Amino acid sequence: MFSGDPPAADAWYETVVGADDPRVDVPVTLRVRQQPDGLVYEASEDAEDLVRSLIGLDDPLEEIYAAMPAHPLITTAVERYPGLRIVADPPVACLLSFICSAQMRVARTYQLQLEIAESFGQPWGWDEVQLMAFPTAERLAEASEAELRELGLGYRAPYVADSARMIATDELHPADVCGLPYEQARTELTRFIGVGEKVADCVLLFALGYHEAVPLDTWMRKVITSYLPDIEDGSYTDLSEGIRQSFGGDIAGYTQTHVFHLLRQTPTQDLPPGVT
DNA sequence: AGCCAGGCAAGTG
DNA sequence: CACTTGCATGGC
Repeated sequence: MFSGDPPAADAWYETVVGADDPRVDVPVTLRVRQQPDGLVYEASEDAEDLVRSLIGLDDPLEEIYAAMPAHPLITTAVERYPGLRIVADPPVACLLSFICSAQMRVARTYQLQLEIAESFGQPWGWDEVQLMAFPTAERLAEASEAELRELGLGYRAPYVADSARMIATDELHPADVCGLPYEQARTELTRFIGVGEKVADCVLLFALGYHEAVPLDTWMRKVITSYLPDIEDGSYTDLSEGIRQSFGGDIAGYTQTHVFHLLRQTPTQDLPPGVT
């Protein structure tokens, strides 16, 4: 669901997929975990194709690595996280989750998603596994702003409510932008309330398969300042174009996610030397 | 106590 | 278009 911190080694990652998407007939409850001899999953349906797609298992990693520029920061990040892949989250849950993420820590955002599911979601699962699915846009659109604020959403509560309403009323669906050229798709997504260009990039990258999208968050802005000073400070569009070029064009989002996790998990003094 | 967190909307010049 | 301000909440 939301790209949270990595789970403990050996722990199951559990989720329900499709419960928030009217185009999916039967929601699939599944859990996945990494074992020494490979990846293991259990699911409520025959779900191998779905699992492979959800976690990018068929993405051509060698080609992707080859397309990454040989910058020390990038090389270090790739060596640190061999096999890291970009997920393909369900679009609605991804959009609403990243609306919640504004000015909020990753761990807290993740907890908030669990609470939203607990409060408004529907239970799915089988004997050993009982989960609450992330709610549909229809269900969230019925929730009052006050109910959402009770979860600690703060000023984001009306954003979630309004965007859920837009989806529920067919005004706009995040998956609708698929097929548009990247920048056009990004602009289109900002029609949702609470979605600016950064959140739009997250949805494009983590749900809609736009692997060139580079979410320009506070971490990536630091990267530009410290490591890519040739990219002139300017509008989001200008910075985006610059960092996409520096991160490998069509697969720049793959580079971004490796670097993002390296920065978040490494003390500054242990990082490759930058300009500052 | 203050600062910051995977920003955004609305208002102004 | 570029720039500023207010905004909820919680953890360190």
